[in-house]
Amino acid sequence: MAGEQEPGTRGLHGTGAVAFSTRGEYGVRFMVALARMDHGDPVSLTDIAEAEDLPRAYLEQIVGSLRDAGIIDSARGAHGGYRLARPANEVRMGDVLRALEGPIVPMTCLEGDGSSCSKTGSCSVVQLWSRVRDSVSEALDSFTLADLAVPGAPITLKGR
Amino acid sequence: MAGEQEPGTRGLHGTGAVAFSTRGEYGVRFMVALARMDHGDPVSLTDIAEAEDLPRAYLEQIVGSLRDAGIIDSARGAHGGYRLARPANEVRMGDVLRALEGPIVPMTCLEGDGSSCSKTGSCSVVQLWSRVRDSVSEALDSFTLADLAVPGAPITLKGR
DNA sequence: TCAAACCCGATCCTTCTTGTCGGATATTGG
DNA sequence: CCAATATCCGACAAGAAGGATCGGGTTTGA
Repeated sequence: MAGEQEPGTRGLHGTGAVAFSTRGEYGVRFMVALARMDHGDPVSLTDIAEAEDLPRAYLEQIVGSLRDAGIIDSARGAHGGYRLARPANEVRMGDVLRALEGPIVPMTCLEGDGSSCSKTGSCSVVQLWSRVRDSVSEALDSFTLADLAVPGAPITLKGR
Repeated sequence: MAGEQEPGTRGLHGTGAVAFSTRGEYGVRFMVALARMDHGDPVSLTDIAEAEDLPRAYLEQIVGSLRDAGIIDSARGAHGGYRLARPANEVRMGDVLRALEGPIVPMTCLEGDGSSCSKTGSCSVVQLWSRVRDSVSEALDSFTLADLAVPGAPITLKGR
């Protein structure tokens, strides 16, 4: 049984402007574990939480957003659990992280259609922020879940 | 006079795992304004805060880290203020953002020499995080302050 | 000496993160 | 039908981080 952890004692899991939270970390670890354990039958959250030593109840919340995003399927009731909705090599890590952490928006002026900033067009700084945003998306999308799920396998990179 | 703002009313300036805080935004706006106003004499913080409509006292804190990083020089006393330590085209935005927001470390396992994670080498997920880190650094460093300080000028991109 | 600046630490409020808890709902097997 | 096993879901709470304000200290030019 994983020992209980106190709330709010861990802080962010990175420093600076590019920091994934535990949602991102735990969610990715969940996905990798699921990809390894998924052999047809649903895998229960409890099994994965124990295997990865993650707080079960909290993980439940996190996994909800993966389900809502259509990345995994869930089966309720006895012998229920989770399954990959698609083969691991068709799951881009960008989709996983966006589901877990929300859209990648380094600065509010890039939100939605960009109308929140009145100076769009005359502001050269947005070029910087949008370049960062695109770079991160590309980096994340260059990995699939299959790249991470098979340990020791050479990382296959797409594009770039 | 810039109207005073109440503490904690603005929140983060982005969403998701890649979100610059106001330190990043205000600091960059400070640098761009300084680059435009710097004609030899030091420019006072008050002038820049008013021009950009930023909270003066808070900006003072932020600017301290730019000074400590050697990106700007300060002159105390009457007629004091700030100056660029180097020409604008030699100031990489990556240096500015790292000074403002701290080192770019998307996940704790990448901190320092990477010894904080015992599984280095066997863990395929670090590949993902370090790729993201490098992408962001490259994106930021492909801009110089001069690219942002001259409005309307075509953005000149290095590399990539 | 006086005023204009930078410098610096302490403090404070708000929001986000990281959980826990309790129960509702769905499903299967006996 | 019933009990066991899961997912689902909303409320709640402690702590950390973010976003400032404030008051005073120090430096310098006129």
